[in-house]
Amino acid sequence: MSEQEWLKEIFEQGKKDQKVSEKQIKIIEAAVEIFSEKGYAAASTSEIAKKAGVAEGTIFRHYRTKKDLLYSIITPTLLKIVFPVVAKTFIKQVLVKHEDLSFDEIIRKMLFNRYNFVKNNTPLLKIILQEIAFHDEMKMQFQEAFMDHAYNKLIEVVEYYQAKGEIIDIPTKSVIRMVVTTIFGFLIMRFIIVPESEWNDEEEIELTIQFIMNGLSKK
Amino acid sequence: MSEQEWLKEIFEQGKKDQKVSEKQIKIIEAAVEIFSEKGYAAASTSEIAKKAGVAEGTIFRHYRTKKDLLYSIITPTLLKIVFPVVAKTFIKQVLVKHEDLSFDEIIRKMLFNRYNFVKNNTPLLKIILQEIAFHDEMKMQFQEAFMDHAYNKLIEVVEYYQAKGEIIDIPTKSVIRMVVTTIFGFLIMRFIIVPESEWNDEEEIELTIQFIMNGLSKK
Amino acid sequence: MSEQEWLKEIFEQGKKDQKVSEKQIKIIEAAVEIFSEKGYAAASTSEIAKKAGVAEGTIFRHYRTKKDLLYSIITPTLLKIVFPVVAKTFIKQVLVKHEDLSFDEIIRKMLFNRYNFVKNNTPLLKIILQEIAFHDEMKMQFQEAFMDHAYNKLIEVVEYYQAKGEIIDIPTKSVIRMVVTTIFGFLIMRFIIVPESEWNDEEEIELTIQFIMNGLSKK
Amino acid sequence: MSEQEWLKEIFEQGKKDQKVSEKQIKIIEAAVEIFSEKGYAAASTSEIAKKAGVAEGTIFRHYRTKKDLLYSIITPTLLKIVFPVVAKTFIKQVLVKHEDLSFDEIIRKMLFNRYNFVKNNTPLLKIILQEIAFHDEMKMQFQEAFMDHAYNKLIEVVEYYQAKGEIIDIPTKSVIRMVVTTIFGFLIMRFIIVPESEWNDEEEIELTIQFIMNGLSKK
DNA sequence: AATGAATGAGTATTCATTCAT
DNA sequence: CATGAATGAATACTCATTCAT
Repeated sequence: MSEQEWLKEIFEQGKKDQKVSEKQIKIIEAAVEIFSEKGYAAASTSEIAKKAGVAEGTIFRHYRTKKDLLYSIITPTLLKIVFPVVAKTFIKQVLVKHEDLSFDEIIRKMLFNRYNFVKNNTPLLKIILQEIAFHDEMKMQFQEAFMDHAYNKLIEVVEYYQAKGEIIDIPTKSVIRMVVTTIFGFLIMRFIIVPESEWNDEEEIELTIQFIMNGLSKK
Repeated sequence: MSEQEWLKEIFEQGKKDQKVSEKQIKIIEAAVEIFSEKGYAAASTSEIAKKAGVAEGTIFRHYRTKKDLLYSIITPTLLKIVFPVVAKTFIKQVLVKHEDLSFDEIIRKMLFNRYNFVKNNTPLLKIILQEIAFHDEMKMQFQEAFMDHAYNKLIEVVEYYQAKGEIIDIPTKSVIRMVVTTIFGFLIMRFIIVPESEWNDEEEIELTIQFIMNGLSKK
Repeated sequence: MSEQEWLKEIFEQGKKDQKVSEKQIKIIEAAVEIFSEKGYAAASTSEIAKKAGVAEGTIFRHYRTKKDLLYSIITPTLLKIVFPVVAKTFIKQVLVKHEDLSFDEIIRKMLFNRYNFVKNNTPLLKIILQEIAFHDEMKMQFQEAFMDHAYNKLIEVVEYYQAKGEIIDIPTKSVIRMVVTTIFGFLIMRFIIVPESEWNDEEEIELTIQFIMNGLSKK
Repeated sequence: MSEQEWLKEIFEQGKKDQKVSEKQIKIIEAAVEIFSEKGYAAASTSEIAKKAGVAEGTIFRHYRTKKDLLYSIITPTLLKIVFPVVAKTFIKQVLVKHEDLSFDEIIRKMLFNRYNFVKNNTPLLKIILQEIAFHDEMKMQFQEAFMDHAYNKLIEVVEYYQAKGEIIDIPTKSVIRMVVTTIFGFLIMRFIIVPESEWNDEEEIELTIQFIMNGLSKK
């Protein structure tokens, strides 16, 4: 799937009748690139227009304001960061169907899933990481998404494994904090802070899983 | 030590003859506050001047450009983030004097030290975290500082404990990555991402140390 | 006669073969409303299009420019302001047929006639009053219309009554100025400046006639 | 008194400590000229700046918005239109001191006073006449000023002369309407609508007074 | 040293108009 | 005929920076 098709898919979500035109894609591609390079505030609509190969007015035909453009880029992504569609699958596997996934299999699945997501969406992620600090509405959208779609389910999962005795009996939310910061700490280092360094991804992933498992398993 | 004196100390470093005037302190205080609230690009010098209680022109008498003002705030902090002055102390204790500090005592010291640092410098840290992504010069300054003052020493320390058999035999830099992301992951969550939530700091610190130790210790 | 039909009649004048379509009427209705509310310069064609329920481009299919749209609205009205069709009738009655209309009957007829005209065309009048100051072409059209169709005839009429001794012997054009400003002064107050106040129209009209008659009659 | 000094005097009113700078005067002069020529909406700040010989930014240093500039021009004039300072004088003469001014002397004074005012402030008046229709706040300011400073006093005066039997016994406010429209009708014709025509001002003023007096006096 | 008026390039946004469908 | 996406020039306004006082 080409990058164009990929972006198209993401941004057409939820407005399936409203076609996203060729030019709109170009605008979004340009905006993503420039926003992630210089930040929202320092990006100028004229530069975006030039890079997208459209007239400046064209941007405002599709997005009422510069902020609208930002949100149209970010909103559909916010949900996706928070937790994978796949999540549903293994939530079911674990909690409903009681299939015997061990905790490290869960961690491995999550890590791989997020690894791929971050790898494919690095610029979008950079934008969110940068801008979430300055746009309260965005922060709230994110928190809501996290609470509704991830946090509660993570708690169930962790408690399940704590009950089974696979992981240590410390406050559930501390467990979650540690898992989440370790995973995203790795991914942010890997793709955002020092992407230019050489990474042996397979090894680092395995080490990260091991680190989490040792950190949390009983004895 | 009042906050004014604290800032004075930080920003006088390295230019001990150049007095930092009352007004300059006011400007820096205002700049730190506004930069951390809205980001460098979205902050206006006129707003900073107003908050500092000086005329617009006065800022430019002390700092040639807006960017100079940013760097004058950030540069002296960059070093301090990277690693504690204290480091020298325990590097000596560990590597030179061969005092018998265990690895978890090291981790505990580091964590407490960084905890206090981040707690006392949250706004400065926020600025750096935000702006480092957009200013290459700043990124390089940081990397240099990290390499020169922290990384090599951390390697020595980690290798020392790996040799002693206290921690597992995985690539040294992976150990460092995991320690660093876990510690800063905690601190960033604690002070920047969800500072408004209630934190039982003592407990979380202990859990974090435990997590790192379990994650890295042999067996 | 519905308002639609009324507008249709006005704007079809002079181009009897060119049908005025349903959409064109809608456009004109919308334009009249918006021009009179916010003025020509502050009205946007896109707002007019939206209110008319047509596409933005449709306006420009019928009117080459925004200014064309303005003139197409105003030109047919300019003549009608200046003097009533009815005028021909009483010019004939007075000057040609020498029927014995007294001067106050003339004034009364004019006043009633203009009263009805202004009442039925307030928004159009507002537009003209506003825009005539800024569009020289329009001003000239108006002056020409006034000179050709009203002024000369008014002079004849006034001189006729001066000769008959019904009105005082001051410069004819001063008489005209006073009659005209008194009548339009009343109508503009009544319909444009303070239309929201309660008006006893019959009484005010009679008083106005009386005022003019006393002001101009001999002794 | 040069025009510069005249404008200075008007616009410094009420903020006597705040000096009005040379540049500010230039800006106001340019704004008055351009607003009156093309109307507020069609006037561009860049054109005003160019005509004033200042940078565009300079306008906004003195007036936060274009609308502020408009109001700073208009507000001090609104009061002055409504009624002359002199008014106080003859109100006293007539109502308090019972000096024996006849009604036509009152009318003559008013007319001369307003004649001079309009003559000296034609462009400002044009602006107000044009813009009052589109800016509700301005309309309200004007109505308030009129009600507070003119209307009630005019009623007293007119009732005084009606009681004395000098003018006819029709509703007081109709008298006022007729006087006001006749006077301003004349002045607007004279200075705004056809200023280019040759006017014998003395004669027209006398005729206008005569017209009003005949129109209103008993028999 | 400090001020703050002045600058002018730059910003997001609007709008009349064009044109391919 | 009608549409509405696209244009690009123009708009009000902001801002870092300069400089005379």
